[in-house]
Amino acid sequence: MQTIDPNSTRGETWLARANLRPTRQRLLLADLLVGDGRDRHVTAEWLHDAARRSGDRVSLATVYNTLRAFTEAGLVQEITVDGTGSYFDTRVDDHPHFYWEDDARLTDAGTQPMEIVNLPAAPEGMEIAKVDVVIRLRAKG
Amino acid sequence: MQTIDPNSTRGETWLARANLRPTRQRLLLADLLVGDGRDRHVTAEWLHDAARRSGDRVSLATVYNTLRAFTEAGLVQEITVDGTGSYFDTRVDDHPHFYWEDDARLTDAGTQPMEIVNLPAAPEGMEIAKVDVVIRLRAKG
DNA sequence: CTCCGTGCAAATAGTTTGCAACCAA
DNA sequence: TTGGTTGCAAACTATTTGCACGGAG
Repeated sequence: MQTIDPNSTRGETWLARANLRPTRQRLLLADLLVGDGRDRHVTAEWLHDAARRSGDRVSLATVYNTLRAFTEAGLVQEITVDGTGSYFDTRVDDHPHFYWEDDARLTDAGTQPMEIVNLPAAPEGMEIAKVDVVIRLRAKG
Repeated sequence: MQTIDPNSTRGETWLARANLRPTRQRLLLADLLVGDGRDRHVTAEWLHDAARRSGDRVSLATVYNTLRAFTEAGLVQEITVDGTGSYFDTRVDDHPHFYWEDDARLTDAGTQPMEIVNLPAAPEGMEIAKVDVVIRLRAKG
């Protein structure tokens, strides 16, 4: 019987699920992303800073490469909301987002499943890969 | 009574509506955008090439500056679909788009008005500025 | 005549890549 | 050992900006 270390297990399992080699850097980033089981929407920049804050050091290029690897493995999904920068979402199903224009933050929108009536049908020979819904918010007033 | 030149009037009117000074470059780009009255989804690159093809010459920087000016004047709306490059849509109301992943093309989706049931409500103190809906298409099979 | 608009080149922001050193299997 | 991974710097792409010239009002 082995003791479970709550600090690293979650990220480790997560990486294993995608057959990604558990290197020091990947474990660190994985734990920052899913260590507490909460969904996250991060930018490469944010994740790089978070790694630093945690004391460890990872190069920015590696953060990008790693996020790309996670995306290709289906562990996260990439969301682009305005030309400058992508967000990576640890929740990978198709769901709507809030984009807070004032502070350039992305969060999940609501909790209830959303439904689109009269969703345009895919043209002949095409199929719908995904429907991106981004609700842009601004301060009222 | 004045004769109406169908080759330039539409773009001219369009610029006038936004109080934008009708320079040679702006008239050219405006006509390429709305000259035939059809809605268009263009990239800066495409518009720059189109200008060239038409014989006239406009610098790429001016194309960018001009598209920015048109956007700020509300003549077009900017749509970002994946990190690389923006599209500018001559139709400015809030409507859904098809994004053809295989050839990186953006078009209007369907003709019927779309409706979203259970659209998440804006959080306290916030209001919904816009709802971006992009339906990603890929070849079936 | 006075500014706004334009062109060019250089700057910028975000992201990717080449290559040598490194490390998990 | 060996091929996948990392770090750094340089390359890249899309876009913006500084500045001198030019044209619209």
